Amino acid sequence: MGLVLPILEFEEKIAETVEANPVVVVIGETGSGKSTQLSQILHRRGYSRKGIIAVTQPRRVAAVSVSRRVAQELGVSLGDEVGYAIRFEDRTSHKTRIKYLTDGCLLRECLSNPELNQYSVIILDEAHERSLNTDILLGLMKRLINLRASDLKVLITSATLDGVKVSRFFSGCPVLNVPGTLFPVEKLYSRERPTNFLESSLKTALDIHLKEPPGDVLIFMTGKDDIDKMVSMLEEKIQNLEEGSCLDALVLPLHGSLPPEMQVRVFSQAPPNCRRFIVATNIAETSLTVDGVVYVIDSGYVKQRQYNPLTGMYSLDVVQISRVQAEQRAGRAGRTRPGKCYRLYPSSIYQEEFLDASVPEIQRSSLAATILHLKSFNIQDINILNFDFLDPPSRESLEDALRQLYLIDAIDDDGQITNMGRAMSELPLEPSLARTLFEANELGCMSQALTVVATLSAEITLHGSTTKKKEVKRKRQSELPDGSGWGDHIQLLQIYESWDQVNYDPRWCSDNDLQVRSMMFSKDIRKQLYQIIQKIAKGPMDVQSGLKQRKSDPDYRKLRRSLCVGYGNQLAERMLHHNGYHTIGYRSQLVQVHPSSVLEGDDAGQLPDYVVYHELINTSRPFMRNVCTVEMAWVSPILKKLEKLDINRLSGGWSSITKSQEIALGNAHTSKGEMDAIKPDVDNKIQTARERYLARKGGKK
DNA sequence: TCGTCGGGA
Repeated sequence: MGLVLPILEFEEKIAETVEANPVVVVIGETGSGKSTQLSQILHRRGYSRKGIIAVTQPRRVAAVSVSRRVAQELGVSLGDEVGYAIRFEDRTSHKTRIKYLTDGCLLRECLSNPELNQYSVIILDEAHERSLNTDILLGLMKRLINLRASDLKVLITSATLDGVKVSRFFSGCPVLNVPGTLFPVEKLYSRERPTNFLESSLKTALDIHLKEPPGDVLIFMTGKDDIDKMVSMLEEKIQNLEEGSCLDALVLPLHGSLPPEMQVRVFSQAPPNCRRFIVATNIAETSLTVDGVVYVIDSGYVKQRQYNPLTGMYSLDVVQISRVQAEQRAGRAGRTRPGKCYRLYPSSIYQEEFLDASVPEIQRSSLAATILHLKSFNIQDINILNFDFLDPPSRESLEDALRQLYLIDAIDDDGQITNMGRAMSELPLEPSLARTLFEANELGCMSQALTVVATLSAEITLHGSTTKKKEVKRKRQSELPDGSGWGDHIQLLQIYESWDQVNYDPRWCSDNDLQVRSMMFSKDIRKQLYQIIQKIAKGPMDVQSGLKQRKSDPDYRKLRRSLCVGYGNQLAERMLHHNGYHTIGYRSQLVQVHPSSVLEGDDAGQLPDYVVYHELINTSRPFMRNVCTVEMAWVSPILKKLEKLDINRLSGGWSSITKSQEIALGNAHTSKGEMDAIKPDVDNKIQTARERYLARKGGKK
């Protein structure tokens, strides 16, 4: 390759800095070559002689493609000196000196070897994306560099706006800047907030088409619905344009739930004399790179999932993007030549309202799995409430996680990890699903439980209503099983069993409106879980009996009982005179069964007294999604445990908390004011952005 | 009567 990557001009400087410091932050702009070159530079300097050089990536495809590229540049076969490891696939060997892996994979490796002794260098790439896994790794690295001060080097790559913060986290470690190869992108702001950004986007797109020279247009939307609307509006407007007055046009949607063959359409070149409009979610921000884009239209919004630890509920909100995100979007216009980014908001809003970086995932997620993972390291110097996060989660969130783990026996009254908890942490599953599996092992319904857990984990979605009530329009829907009235978990089991009966025929999936991709994924997960559990289960397991429904258990009693134990932290009780429920737990919530559920009432239409739910989601109202009927007798022991729960004991005393943790918890006297001032402000910002969006959407109708 | 952005083990 004739092109000299910018980063190679800095090779000497990088090598010197790494030699003199345990941690180095590298700010590498797009096209700097950081992902492929940093590892090779350190390899050349001999760091791979003492151990393996690990490079983490937030996404599987990136780990595979970047390692392939590096192997090619070094002239070796992939899997020899250069390899990769992702879930379901390990292409490394005893020869491997440079290893690319997903951050989730490296985190798994920490379970068996918390000090990661096989590695001499760990490079956390794309740390500015602040994925949950990257954030945990950042905390672990801070601890590791003290433990392995003499033989470990850590490099962290980040974005311009976040580099100083990461450096401060690592006691002011050096920050190196490596320029990228992006072309300049002119940013054009709107004079005022759009009253309707769908129409503003449409108008801007047409303006570009009529007035600007050739080049594809990338339009960022918040979701599938908006994308579909935008695509049809744009197609209609373009059809009405006078023939020959401008270029031809091709409008392509792009989002995650699109089947793969539709997604790859954006990678083929535009036909001659034709401009492409790609209408995309934030999948086009980082995950997929579309070549040929010269114009970007940025509404300034993104859809984000957040978890509220006080209610245990998720919501999917439209929120304002951060400045880091806005820059990332704009950068998509400058990959092949100078471009333009049309921001549908005034620059004052960008300057004054946008956050520097998005609220990190660790502050938007349920932390039960994370806390269990950290507790399983069983290292004396890790007190979980002491754990040093770059952005610490709230006290409420940590307490919520502890309560959940306690109710499903993963930790004891004093917050210590139990043998059960240790076993659970071995499984790549949410804690409740892991707990379900171990209970199923005891009760003898492991095969069924594996299926339920795998299908839930793969997030199989049944689109279209599968309720058999009323006249069903498409008759093939009636062929899908309905859970026999017990609920959605049982339905998932039955669906998978039906698929098994036709030898996993992909056509069966598409005939029944099931995504082939996610069904295959659940099959892979099931197999992997089986292998792991076979290693750790002590007694004999009930998995040999295959997938056939067990005639001895026609009411799925064992399976439902296992689910009740596993979901001990996700129980609900029906109210006396109607079909509403209240959740059982720390703070009870009024909720309803999601209308898409197949759960059935009795002859009088009365729903079951007790159910477990997979998830609480607050959309138009608070709903339980994926519910399963359970019995009061199974619920009672959990209620007793709930009475006994003492959060002060679970959190093991707060006396030794660190300064930064105190600030996060908001109970440090000196910092309380500061905390109160900062955190609610962030929350308000999200709320106002969401409200504005909703008001605007509603106003349009 | 409901509709789901994007990643990952």
